[in-house]
Amino acid sequence: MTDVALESGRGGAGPEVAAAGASGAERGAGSLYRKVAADLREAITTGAFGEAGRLPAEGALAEQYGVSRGTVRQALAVLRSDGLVTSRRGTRRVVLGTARVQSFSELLSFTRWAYSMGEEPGGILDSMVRRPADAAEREQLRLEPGDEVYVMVRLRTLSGTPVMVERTVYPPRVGEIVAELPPDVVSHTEVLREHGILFTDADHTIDIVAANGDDARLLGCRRGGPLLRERRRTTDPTGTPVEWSQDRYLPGTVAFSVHNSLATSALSRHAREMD
Amino acid sequence: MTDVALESGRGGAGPEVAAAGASGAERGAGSLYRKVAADLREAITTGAFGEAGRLPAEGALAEQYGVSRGTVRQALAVLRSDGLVTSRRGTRRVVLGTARVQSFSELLSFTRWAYSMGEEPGGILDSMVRRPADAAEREQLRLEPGDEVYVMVRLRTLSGTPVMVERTVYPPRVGEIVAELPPDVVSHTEVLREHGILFTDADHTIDIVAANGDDARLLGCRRGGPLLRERRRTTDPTGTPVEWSQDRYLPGTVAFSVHNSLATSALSRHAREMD
DNA sequence: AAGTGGTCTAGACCACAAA
DNA sequence: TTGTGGTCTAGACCACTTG
Repeated sequence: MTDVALESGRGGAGPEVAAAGASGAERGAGSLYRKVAADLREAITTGAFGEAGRLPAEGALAEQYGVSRGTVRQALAVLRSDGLVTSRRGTRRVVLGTARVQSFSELLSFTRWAYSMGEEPGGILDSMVRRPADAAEREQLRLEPGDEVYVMVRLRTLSGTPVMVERTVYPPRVGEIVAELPPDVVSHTEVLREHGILFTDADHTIDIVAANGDDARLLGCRRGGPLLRERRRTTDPTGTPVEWSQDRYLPGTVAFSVHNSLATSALSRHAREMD
Repeated sequence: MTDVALESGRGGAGPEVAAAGASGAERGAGSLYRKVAADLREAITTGAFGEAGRLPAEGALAEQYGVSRGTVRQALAVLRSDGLVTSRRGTRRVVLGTARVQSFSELLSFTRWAYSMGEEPGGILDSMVRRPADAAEREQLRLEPGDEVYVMVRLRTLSGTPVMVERTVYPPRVGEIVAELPPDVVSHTEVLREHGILFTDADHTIDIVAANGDDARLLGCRRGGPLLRERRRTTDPTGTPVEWSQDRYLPGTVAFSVHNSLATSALSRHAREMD
């Protein structure tokens, strides 16, 4: 944890963004409370407060960072929603865990998720077609009758091993971009972000489904065998749907993890381990 | 939506709790922002703002309820985390959906979940034993070597149909209470709450598992057949584990649903439908 | 009794969207 | 240009926990 106050400061959200971190992104992009949150997160995962230790009081943190208590509370709310710390009236906050998934982007991007585990992501395009949207697709993507969609099917691999079949339906605006991509582009999410298409909200549904012929062929499993299915509808900041996707994982390759509390919750996807 | 300002008000959190609602609980228990949130939630689900309509500005709501803008924002943050409304700089908030799971308690209680769907929950006790905790259980429940646990296995039914096998490990403090219960008590969660044992935080992990002999016998499925597994560790406000549970659902009976955004997310469990 | 987080207020400036 | 949500401040009182 930096021992001194953060640079800049001062009322309002100054434009002095300060992209401190060298490599990746984040690092409290923009707002003050994000910077404080990023700094505290690092301090916690570094073990600066101990495994099940206590955080300094809100007031102390406020003074330390040279910000108001409100800003500190905003930062702590982020950490709380990630399941990193508790919060209870009358007592200092307690460190719950020193390691946990945090980056929201990992949730929506297979590629990022793979990298975060130290695996090499791969994508083998099976098909990409443009056709009229059916009723369900119109419903999910809020399209009008007659509108078309782009449907893409890809086999996803982790370090060369087949893991998941991805079947994604894009509205025209997004699909046009994806269809132009070379087949060897692994992360569509990254490309779309560069085109100004943002992923900010998602609804996920997780259940079991039987493998169909395509699934069996691509994944090399038995037809009718069980797969873990995640269906996901992603929207941009406007609330406009940008993707309606169905991912089917081989059993044993993935588990979905959720932390929730009375106030907040955070979802993460991680490789199977625990038991 | 109530047209007038809420009663009481005034700085600080007055003790005038006002348990407005007649039957259930909630109804903005305690704090002002919860009351505002509860009121707005009702207005939204009633359709007062239209299906994909817009909410009044924060300032307008503040004046309408006679509270500060900060309090209104706190209330709106709750609705946002439930996926009811969007939030984007520069524009009024948009209503995302008029119906969605909201009650946190439904997540942790099979019984409540069943009722919310209009089904009759059932529980058939298979076994309840007390024995020394193994290493994994000690880890999950933060017990010391030599400590004992209570292990309960129950078949859960919806309107008489077998749906799920529940295998729950309790620490002594909690297990002693559960072990005393008559075998026909359906909702252990409710009973524990009356004993002052609160469920406030939970970590969930969802994956696929093969049915073992017990699962097959209780659920009437094929041994080795696929089951949707949810593992869950629940803690009280202190961060102390109160339950370590493993639920195994028959395929097709349940799906897990998550809404998340850059800021917050909410988990819900619901019967299979959609698609 | 002292310390800590929970809640609330009043006012301010900024970034972004839409007219 | 105007309105809206995002962020920040400074101060206040309260409820709960702990010594």
